Amino acid sequence: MISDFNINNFIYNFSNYCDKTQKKTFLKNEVITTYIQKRNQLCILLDGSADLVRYDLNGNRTIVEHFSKNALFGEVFYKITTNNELFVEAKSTCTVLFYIYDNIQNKCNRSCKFHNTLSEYLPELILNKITDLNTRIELLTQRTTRDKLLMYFSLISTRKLSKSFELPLSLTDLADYLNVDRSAMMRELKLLKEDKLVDKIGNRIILLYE
Amino acid sequence: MISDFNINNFIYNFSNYCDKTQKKTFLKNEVITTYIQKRNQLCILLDGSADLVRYDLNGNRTIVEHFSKNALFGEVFYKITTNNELFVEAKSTCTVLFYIYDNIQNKCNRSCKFHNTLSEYLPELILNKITDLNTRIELLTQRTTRDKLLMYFSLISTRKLSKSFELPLSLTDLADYLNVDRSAMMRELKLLKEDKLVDKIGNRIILLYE
DNA sequence: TTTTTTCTGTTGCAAATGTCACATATTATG
DNA sequence: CATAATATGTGACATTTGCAACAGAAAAAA
Repeated sequence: MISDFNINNFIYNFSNYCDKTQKKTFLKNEVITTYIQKRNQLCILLDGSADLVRYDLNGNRTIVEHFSKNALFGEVFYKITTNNELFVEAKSTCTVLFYIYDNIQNKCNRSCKFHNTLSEYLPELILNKITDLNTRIELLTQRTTRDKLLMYFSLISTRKLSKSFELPLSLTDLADYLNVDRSAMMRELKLLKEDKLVDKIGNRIILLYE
Repeated sequence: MISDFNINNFIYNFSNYCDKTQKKTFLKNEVITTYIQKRNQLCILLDGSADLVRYDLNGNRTIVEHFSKNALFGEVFYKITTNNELFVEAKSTCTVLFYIYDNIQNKCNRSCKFHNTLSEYLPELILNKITDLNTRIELLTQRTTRDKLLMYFSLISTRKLSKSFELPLSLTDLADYLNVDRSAMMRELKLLKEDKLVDKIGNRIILLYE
């Protein structure tokens, strides 16, 4: 298993040594990239958090993915064209490494240490990404708003090793993430409280079952 | 880009040469694997088609993923534990390569040609998998049953390069895949026909717009 | 600080979706 | 072939969810 420290350390030290990569910083709400062009771009979020967001024709906003430290994103993962326009928006100050993905085997001209190390770490990062995507699909395939909320809470609870935790998203964003209407989600949240399954104090959720 | 011919050729020729892999054949409806144990198993579907299926406590069936030739699956992609039991079920006769994933860098004892070639092809297969997962998320985040159907049809249409195509899934399976009730989906399909957006003759869908 | 903007919480109502029940068609299977 | 099992198609009804509108709280900006 690769520790966060190692991978970040490596990228911060070596990213400037390779002429095929670019490191850039973004402020909150800035657009980091879009998935319109096809540049085979692969991005690594070195620091901060960001969302992959879609706005449909009716103005509905969906958080397609939520990225935190060490997440991979970029249109290299979106070969199939849909009609939707996708934006990656910084949720806080972000540092992003941009990289043109051709093939892990394709090193840059002067086969640098950066690429060797990236090749070494990338599989682990990719595996994490796939795990995240699968988790997201599990969440979206829950049939009801209640099930989505309970599963989301359960995931955070497991991650934080506690039945009590702060929500990492605003309730507005959570609704966009679970792909439900915000007010409908609020209503369900109230019912969960009434049923004594969940308590909510400000931004903190407490799971009351088991 | 790697052709299907190459990768299959390679695997059929070399898979028996490595003591860390196993090739096995399954008949329709047989369970290929479950995601309960954690053996770090990575599977490649060499031939046939299969579904990753979940049954929830209410008996609802969801097709979490649909796999066809060269798809990757296995619990190595499901590190995060949910309460759901997941099964991979053969939809037709399947040939599957089982492989214990430790690290692409970890070769087998007698660093065989199989592992070298697998390391070479795996990134492309993984990228395809991520693209599939992202497409699935796009589909699931459509707000209405109508939008899900239209997007699904549009994807198949693009893949087949035609506005007219046979559905690759039964309608029952399609409903499970789109995560909607079957009869509700049938109703929406009828409305789509009434609105002259789609025609349906038996198993064949014809898109009537644009 | 004050003002503005965004977020939270709530409701009635409309629309979409799920549930159930059933008839018919199609596909497996002995 | 006959029979069973599964899939398709439809409708009435219940439930869930989305929509719109608003008030108050909290956070951000001036």
